Amino acid sequence: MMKNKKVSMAVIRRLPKYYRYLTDLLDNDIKRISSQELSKLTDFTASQIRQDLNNFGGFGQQGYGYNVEDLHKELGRILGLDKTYKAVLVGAGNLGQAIANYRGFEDSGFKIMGIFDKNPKMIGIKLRDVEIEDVDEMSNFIKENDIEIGIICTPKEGSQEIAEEMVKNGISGIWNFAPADLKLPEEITVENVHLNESLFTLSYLLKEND
Amino acid sequence: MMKNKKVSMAVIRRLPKYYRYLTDLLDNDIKRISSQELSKLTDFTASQIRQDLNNFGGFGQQGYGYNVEDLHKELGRILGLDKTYKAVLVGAGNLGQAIANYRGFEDSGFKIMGIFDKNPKMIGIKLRDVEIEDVDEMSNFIKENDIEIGIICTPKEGSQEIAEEMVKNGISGIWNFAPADLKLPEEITVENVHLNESLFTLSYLLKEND
DNA sequence: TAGATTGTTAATCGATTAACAATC
DNA sequence: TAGATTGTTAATCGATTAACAATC
Repeated sequence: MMKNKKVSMAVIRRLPKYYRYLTDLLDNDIKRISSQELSKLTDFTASQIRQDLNNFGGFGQQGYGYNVEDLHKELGRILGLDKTYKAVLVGAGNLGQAIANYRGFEDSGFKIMGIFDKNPKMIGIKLRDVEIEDVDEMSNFIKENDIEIGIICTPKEGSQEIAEEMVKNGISGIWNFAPADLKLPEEITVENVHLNESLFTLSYLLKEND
Repeated sequence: MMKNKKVSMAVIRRLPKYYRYLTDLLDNDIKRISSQELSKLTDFTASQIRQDLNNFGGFGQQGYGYNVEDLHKELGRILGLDKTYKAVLVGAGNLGQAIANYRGFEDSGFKIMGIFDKNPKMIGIKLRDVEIEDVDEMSNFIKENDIEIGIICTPKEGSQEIAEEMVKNGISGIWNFAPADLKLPEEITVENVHLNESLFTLSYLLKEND
């Protein structure tokens, strides 16, 4: 399913923020919002907001603005939040456990079906009803359960091999918390969360603002 | 200390990646590297790499390239990794514990001096030698220990108030994991890690690559 | 109808890439 | 010296902002 014109990454990364504020508005029973009001909330310009949304369709109405409920639903669809994804998580250390235990992700449609670790001491421990298994079991599990997303919470050592193993067994998207750049076929979607890089950026900016 | 020309955010966000690869090269005893070789590693163009680095100085040498050790050191200085920062962390839930337990941050010069939570059950528990205290103790702790960085790992509810409390007591930078945009004076540096937004982006891209 | 606000085109701004003289 | 590669200027590309006709 190829879209007419490719939407730029800059636009895509703003969508979740729109969605977040629209969820807030919906929770507060606000029925409509103009690009100008949304601009105040998000700190994006009204012009940019209208441009962004028009990549996907004309969701507004002249003289009125946007219907909050409709736009929220549309953005949810655009972001793929109306679907459910099955995931496995590898690396049940501090961060892996935190991710596995976080209820919010399941609410958004991401269900962690399996958790794997190579440390024998971790095997058998349950995190939210899912028992940690040996990482050697991962490949079979992915195949048998048609898993689409892999979450990598291992150290950088071994992360590339884990990712390749995931891809070999049919995974199409990876949420990577390991501080490494995975080299994978380009049809595989990789979203990195590099906490170290985020912290270093904070460090740079601190120095600059002195 | 105002730099001549303001370095763009796009450049700043690439610096940690340069630093990461230079650390690898250093570990592998590689003495020099050209912008072209660095381009292969980082997937940035050689031209962009040279432009980026020249925001901060002429670290290279014509006909030779860059000395790995020198450039690594310079980038560390630019990123402020030669300093030590004192931090407090608020919200010792799953994610907060993971951050507090992660050794890597201390190695980079970020020391978590205090951990706070509002849940009475958590108080007194130790995470890597730091005892969790009641969040009411936070303000005094920040003042008395000259804390510079606040790490917010609370739910979005209350995150704004915590941040304001931190700022009131002298904190100048915030690493924010709460899914909210903190409204703070502009001299305060805020670096967000919005895991939900990252996951939503992955979700969008998955759909697109089908 | 008059007022408001969108959708969209055009103008501007900024970031990336290309090119090459300088120089090690 | 000849070859390599930087630092930097100029050209290109893409993203943001401004403006306004369309229209609810």
